Amino acid sequence: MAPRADTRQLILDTALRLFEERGYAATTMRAIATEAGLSPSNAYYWFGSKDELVQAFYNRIQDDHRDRVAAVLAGGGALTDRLLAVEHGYLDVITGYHGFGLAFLSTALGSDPGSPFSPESAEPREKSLAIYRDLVAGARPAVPAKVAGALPELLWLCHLGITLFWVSDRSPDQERTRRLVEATVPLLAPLLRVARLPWGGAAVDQLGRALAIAMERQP
Amino acid sequence: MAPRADTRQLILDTALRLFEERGYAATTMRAIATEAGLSPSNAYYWFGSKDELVQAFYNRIQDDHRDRVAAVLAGGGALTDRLLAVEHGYLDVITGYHGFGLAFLSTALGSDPGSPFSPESAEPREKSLAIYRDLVAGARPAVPAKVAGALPELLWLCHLGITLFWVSDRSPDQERTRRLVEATVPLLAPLLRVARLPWGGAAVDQLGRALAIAMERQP
DNA sequence: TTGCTGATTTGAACACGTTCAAATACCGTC
DNA sequence: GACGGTATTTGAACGTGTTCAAATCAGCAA
Repeated sequence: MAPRADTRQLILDTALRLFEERGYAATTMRAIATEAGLSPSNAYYWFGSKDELVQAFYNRIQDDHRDRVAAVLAGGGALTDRLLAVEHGYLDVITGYHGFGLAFLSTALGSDPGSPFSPESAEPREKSLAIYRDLVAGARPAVPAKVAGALPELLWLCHLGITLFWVSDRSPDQERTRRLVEATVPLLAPLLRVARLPWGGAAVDQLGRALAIAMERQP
Repeated sequence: MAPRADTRQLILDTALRLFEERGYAATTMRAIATEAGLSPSNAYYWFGSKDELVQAFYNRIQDDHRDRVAAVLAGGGALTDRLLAVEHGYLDVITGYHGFGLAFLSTALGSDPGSPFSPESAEPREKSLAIYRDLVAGARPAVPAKVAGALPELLWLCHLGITLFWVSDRSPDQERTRRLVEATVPLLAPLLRVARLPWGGAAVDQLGRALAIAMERQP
């Protein structure tokens, strides 16, 4: 009677719809199951926990983000322009999901099993990181090799910070986060300028060391 | 029979002890109440929610932090030395509470009612910010006025980042976070050096603008 | 058709955070 | 000492995420 193993996809779609409509906390597992015409325990057969649903959703957002900014990434152009477009594209994608930002963040960033640096979120994290690698690699004029190594990680961490800020941003349509992006991106220029200074190499090296520690794999 | 309004303190102490012993999620409100010799609903008379207990605890940590680094703040000395001491002091204080780091973070940083930028956490945030204001203000040689305005906020945001990292740090005794601190603090020197450059003023201004947006009060 | 095996689905239950109306304890006033 | 009002405490309940043993279903061998 019911379509066989499409059940998983059905649950996921229903969950995402209800999350958008009602927010995370207000969306009960029972509601998701009922709305999908199933029993609650069936949802637990396909997803180990409510959190796992969010995780699946977080994963999906990374894909949407890449799709949204694919043209920009392919286009070449100035680094700051690309960064600005990528961040605004991200904010475009996540608009509307602000309601369950906190759960979203916990998944993005670290409930016990879901740290951004831990194995469970390795997949979405790699997807997100890849965007920033492409962003740096495809910039014209090219980013100096010295900086190009560490820059994607730095930008990704800033991106994490922006996400963090967005979650707790209560301004209408999160326009404050938009302004923060606008004000933060230009800081990239002085950073690159420093790198070209005589003593800039040492500073960049130090930054690289810090980033290496931050991005180490968890045991 | 029991001294009446010491109840609140009793609940808080019991909660903190159990949080340390068992972690946040594993510590049930019923367990806290039972251990304190009370009924669960009594705990809800004194604290509106489990989260509020964490909030109270977070608040307490700020006091401990200040106590721990008071001597350093009073002592004068180089900015980077002071920053290093303050961060290590912080890590000393929070060691042992790593078990319920996530709940801790949600409170520090933004469940719906508890953003670090929202009214509810205004008190602990001000306490924490004050440490960084004193840190900058008391540094000898003095920090240039141009930078001294925005620097406390910048350092505080970095401090937030460190806390974030610490929460998801699974290395033994969070030694990775220690290393991250050691590697991050030296970045302060190049930053101050830039400020003294001919074009440094503009960069500092831009940084100030970004920080102003980040630290705006929520409506 | 009849069994058999494994993949799905379910209903009943558990422990949790939380709420609430009712009970109790306290304290100042008659 | 008895009374009345407020501060505190409680037991019973609700709805939640989640678990689990049992029921059902699908496909295939005899």
